[in-house]
This record gives sequence, C-alpha cells and structure tokens, in this order.
Amino acid sequence: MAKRGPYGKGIQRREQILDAVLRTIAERGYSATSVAELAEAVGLSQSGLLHYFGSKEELFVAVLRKRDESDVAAFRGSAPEAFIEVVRRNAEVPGLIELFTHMQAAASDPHHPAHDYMRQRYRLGTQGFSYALQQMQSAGSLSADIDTDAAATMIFALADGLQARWLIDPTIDMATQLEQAWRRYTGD
Amino acid sequence: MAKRGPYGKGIQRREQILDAVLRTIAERGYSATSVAELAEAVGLSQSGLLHYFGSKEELFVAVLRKRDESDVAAFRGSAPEAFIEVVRRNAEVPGLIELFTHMQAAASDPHHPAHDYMRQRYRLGTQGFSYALQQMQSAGSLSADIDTDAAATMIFALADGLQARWLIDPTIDMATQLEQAWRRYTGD
DNA sequence: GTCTATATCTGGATAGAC
DNA sequence: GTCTATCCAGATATAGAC
Repeated sequence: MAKRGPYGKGIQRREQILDAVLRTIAERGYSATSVAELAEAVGLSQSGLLHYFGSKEELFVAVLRKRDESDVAAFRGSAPEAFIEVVRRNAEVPGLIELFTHMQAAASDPHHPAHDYMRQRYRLGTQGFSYALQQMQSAGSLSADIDTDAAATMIFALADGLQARWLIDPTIDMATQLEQAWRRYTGD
Repeated sequence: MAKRGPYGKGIQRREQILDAVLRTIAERGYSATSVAELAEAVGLSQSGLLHYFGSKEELFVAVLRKRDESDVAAFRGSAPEAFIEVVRRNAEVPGLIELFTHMQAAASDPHHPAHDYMRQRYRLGTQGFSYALQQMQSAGSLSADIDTDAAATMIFALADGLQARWLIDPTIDMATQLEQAWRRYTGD
C-alpha cells in the first residue's frame, strides 16, 4: 500500500528519476551533461527535472549519494579487498568517476552543495574503514603497529588520486596499484 | 641586449603577465577567476590578456606549467624528501591547488588543452621519480625489491588525492601523511 | 600590443498555465 | 507534477580602431 507525504509516490518517482540520470551520466559522461540533456534522456522537461532537485548541483550530489548506496551494498567481504573491489567496479563507469572528480574540485568552495557531502563522505568512509582495520588488529590479521586512521586516510586519498589520473591516462591499473600499495604499506 | 622575434620582448612580457596571473590565482583562488577579473588584476583589458594566450583554458595551462618550473627549481635533495617538501610548500597556496584540481578534472576530455599537459606531467614526473629511486637502489639506500615505477605512480597519485581532500577538509596534514605512507611503503 | 565595443551563446533558473 | 515559454546572468571570444 502506498505511503503518503514525503515518503510516498513523490520519493519513489524521485528515486526512479535519479536512476535514469545515473545511468545517463554513466553512459555519456559528465562533460556532455547539461540539465536540458539529462532531462531529455530521462524523459522530462528541464523544469520537470529541476522540480525534484532544485538545482543542477544538488542533482549531482544526489547522484553521488545514490551511487554510494550501491557501492556500500556491493561492499562485501573484508575491508581492503572489498574496497579494492569497489574501485575495480568503478573502472566500468568512467562517467561517474568523471562526475565525482568534478564535484570534488568544486567542493573546495564551502558554499557549494557538494562541500558538505564530500566532508561527510571522507569522515564516514575513513571512520568505517579504520574501524574495520581495528577489528583485524584485534583478530591478529593486521599488524598492531599500524595507525588505522592514517591508513584509512591514505587508502581513500590514493584511490581518489588514482581514479583522477586513470581518467586521463587509462594505461594504469588502479586495482593492481592499490593492492600492491596496501600490501607494502601493511608489510604483507 | 634584447632578442628578436618570438624570443624577444613579447615572450618577456608574456612571462611577466603570467607571473601576475599566478600570484592573483594564488591569492584569490580559482573560483573567483573569470578572464575579466584576472585581466583587471593584471592591469590589462580582457582582450589584451587573451591576446597572449588565446583562450582561458590555455592561459590556465600556462599557469600550471609556470608553477611546475618553480617546483622543479625548488626540488632539492633526495627524491622522497624533496617531493614531500614541494607538497608542504603547496599547502601555502591553496588557490593553485584548486586550479590544479579543476584542470585535472577537466583534462579527462581528450580535447581539453589540459589533457596533454597532464599526461606529460604524469609521464615525466613518474619517470623522473622512478629514476631517482633506482639510483637509491644502486646506492643501497632503498630496498631492491621495490618496483620503482609503481612506487612513483603511487606517490604521485597519493599526493594528488591528499591535496584534493585537503582543500575540502584542511584538518589532514598532507606532508605527514605522505611521509608516513612512504616510510611504511618502503619498509622504513 | 592594447583597448573599446560587441557578438554570441550557453545554460541555469523562474513564472505561470494546465 | 509536469510542461511551455521566457528570462537573465555570466562569460568567452572576436572585430576593428588606435
């Protein structure tokens, strides 16, 4: 039975639209992405699309959030391996990496809608990863002398840096680089 | 004595303008940076400025190149330490990091003027660093089992990723993170 | 080499009808 | 909720005079 208010049909429609936008960006990339073109691809008018998200930038942040959801859902297994698997998976949708990279650059402005999103992403991401590493230390599967916060910050920054470079120079193998770096960092 | 042709006064003036633009971006950041504003800060009209660089994007690439020159000039001492020192120095000019990050995002388009610049930067940067590491291996000051190309790629990507994050969340200490990562990566 | 003036245009946002 | 129509701002690039 359909819910009412802000959790009813409106939200469903919003998610549905978001899915379509996500796919469109994944296919066509960020550059070829005016609101008008997205609207067309989605099957709405420009103002119809903006009705749901208010502005272009907020729409993009919503897309990144949606993507995170599916990343988290795909996050299976132990910490470093699962993380690398997500990066490997990302290499199949360069359009989304492109979007992320642009938003990351824009987010340095504290007034940009992506600013808070990025901060939150860093915080939650590194916290979660750090916690997982602590568990490994307790279980004895990770050297106890590792600063888990620093290690988590390191691997997130490395992954982001590799992705930005990979967009420009696809000859590098992100997943292999990450794996190798992690192995060396932790001393096997 | 003044040279003639493309190596004469025109070039000098160009470098002089470039210096002024560089300082302006360093002070005011990338966001507040239309060609008109740069022109004003430099003391030229908009078209006067564009006369030298053709387009906004090419101007920005020229700024990055100029910055690289001064980075290379400041690159003193052994490889990893000098590299970290450059990153430390960058933290004093967030405006330039911001510019770099935006250009890096834009460079994923193969037709963007920054595309070739970035590729070249990656290639030369990692090659140079890798070579320096090989020297260290020969001298016995670096473990011989390290893949120097991979290590160079890693440290460049990590530095770029840390910088992008630092712009948004200045609580992290880039230089310390880099140092620590390098130490662990190389096994002290 | 430098300026003034202007062309052009792209694109996001808004008003208001249905 | 969705569309049509319009507005408006901002920015780059160019033409042509001096």
